[in-house]
Amino acid sequence: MALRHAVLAALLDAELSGYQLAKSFDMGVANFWQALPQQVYAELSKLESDGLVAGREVIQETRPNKRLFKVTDEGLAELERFAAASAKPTMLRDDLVVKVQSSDLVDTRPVIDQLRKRADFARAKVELFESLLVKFRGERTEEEFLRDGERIGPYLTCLGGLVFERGHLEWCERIAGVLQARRDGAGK
Amino acid sequence: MALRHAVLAALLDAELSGYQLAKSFDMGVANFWQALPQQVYAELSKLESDGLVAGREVIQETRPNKRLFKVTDEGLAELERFAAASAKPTMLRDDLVVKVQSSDLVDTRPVIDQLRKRADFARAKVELFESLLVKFRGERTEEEFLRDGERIGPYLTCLGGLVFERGHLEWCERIAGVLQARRDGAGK
DNA sequence: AGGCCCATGTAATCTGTTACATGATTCC
DNA sequence: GGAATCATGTAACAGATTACATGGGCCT
Repeated sequence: MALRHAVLAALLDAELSGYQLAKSFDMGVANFWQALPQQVYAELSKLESDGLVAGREVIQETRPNKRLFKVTDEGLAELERFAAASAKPTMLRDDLVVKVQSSDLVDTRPVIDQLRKRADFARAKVELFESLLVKFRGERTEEEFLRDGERIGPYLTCLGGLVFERGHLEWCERIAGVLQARRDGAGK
Repeated sequence: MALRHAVLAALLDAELSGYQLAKSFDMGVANFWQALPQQVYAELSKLESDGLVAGREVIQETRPNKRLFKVTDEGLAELERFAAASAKPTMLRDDLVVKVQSSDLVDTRPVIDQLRKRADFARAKVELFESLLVKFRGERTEEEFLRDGERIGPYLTCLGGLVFERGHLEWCERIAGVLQARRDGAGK
C-alpha cells in the first residue's frame, strides 16, 4: 500500500491520464515517488475499482483516446487515513554504495567512473529542482510562499529532493576524489 | 542480484554468522544496506551453494551452534565483476514524503508528529555515524586516514550515511516548522 | 516468572522489474 | 524513411515484507 497513496497524491494537483502520471513517476519529476508505467496503469485500475479515483474517457481525433483520473471523496478519506498512520523509515538501497564499501579489494577505476556519472546526474537534478522551486513560488520569496501559498506540498517535497541530491552530489564528488587520489598515490 | 553483493561486501571485514549479519543489516549499522534476517539467511544459503562464501560450523556450549561465513576467491571475483558493471540510480520511496506532498488537503497534525519523530531518529543516526567515524580513523585525521588507511570502504559509506541523515534531519525540522507555522497562523 | 538475546529457518504474500505487445501521429 | 511521442496494457520473474516456528540460556 505505498504506490497507491503516491498516485492519489499526484492526482491532487490535476486530472491526469495514466500516461502522464507514468511519465512523471518514471522520470522522478514528481520527485516524491518513482514507478514504472506498468505499475501506474495497474494501480489506477485497482484504485478505480476500489472507488478511490474516478476516470473519464476523453475522445481525441489525432491521438489515441485517453482516460483522465481524479481523486474521489473516498480517495481523499483514504489519503487522510494514510497520513495519520505512522510511517517507518525506509532506507535507500544503492548498488553504488555497496561498490564503495568494497573499494579496497576491488578495481576502483570503474567505481570512480560511476561516481562521476552519478555526480553529473545529481547536478542536473539539483538544477532542475531549483528551477522548479522558482516556478512554484513565482514572484514571492520562499518565506512568503511557504506562509501564504495555498498549495505548498509539491514545493516541500521538491525541497526534500534538492537537499537529497545536493548531499548525494557532494558525497559522490568527494569519494571520487578520495579514490582517485589513492590511485595516483599508489601508482608511484 | 542486489542483496547478494551487499552480503559479500559485509563479509570482507570479518567472518560473521547469519545472525550477526542479519543484525547489522536490520539496524542499518552496516549503513550501506538494509535487509531482514530471513533474507540474509536465504541469501547466505544461495551464496554458499554457489561457492561465493564458505561457512564453517562453530560448536558452542552455552549458546546454539552457529555458522561463520567468509568470502571465497570466487566470491571476490564476483564482487569485482559487480563493481565494474554500471549501476542505475535507485530513488528512495518514503511514505512520509507522500504525506508531505498531500499536506495541503489533509490534517497536518499527525504529519508534523511523524516529521519530528523522524528528525529525532535522524539525529541519533548522525551521532552514531559521527562516533563510528572517530572509531574508524582512530588517532589519525580524516585526511591522513583517507590517504593512508588500509581499509577505508566502511568509512566512505559511513560518510555517505552521515551526509544523508544530516540532510534528512535538516529537511524534517524545516518542514515540521513550516507546517506548524501554518497551523498557528490559520488558527487565528 | 516473564522477557530478551542467541541462532536458524519456512511459507505466504506483496511490490517492483523486465520483457513483450500494439498502433497511429508528429518531428527531423 | 526512421525515431520519438501518445496511449494502454499482459505475463513472467525477482526482490522484499509479514507471519509463523523452535528452543535453550541469561537477566531482573
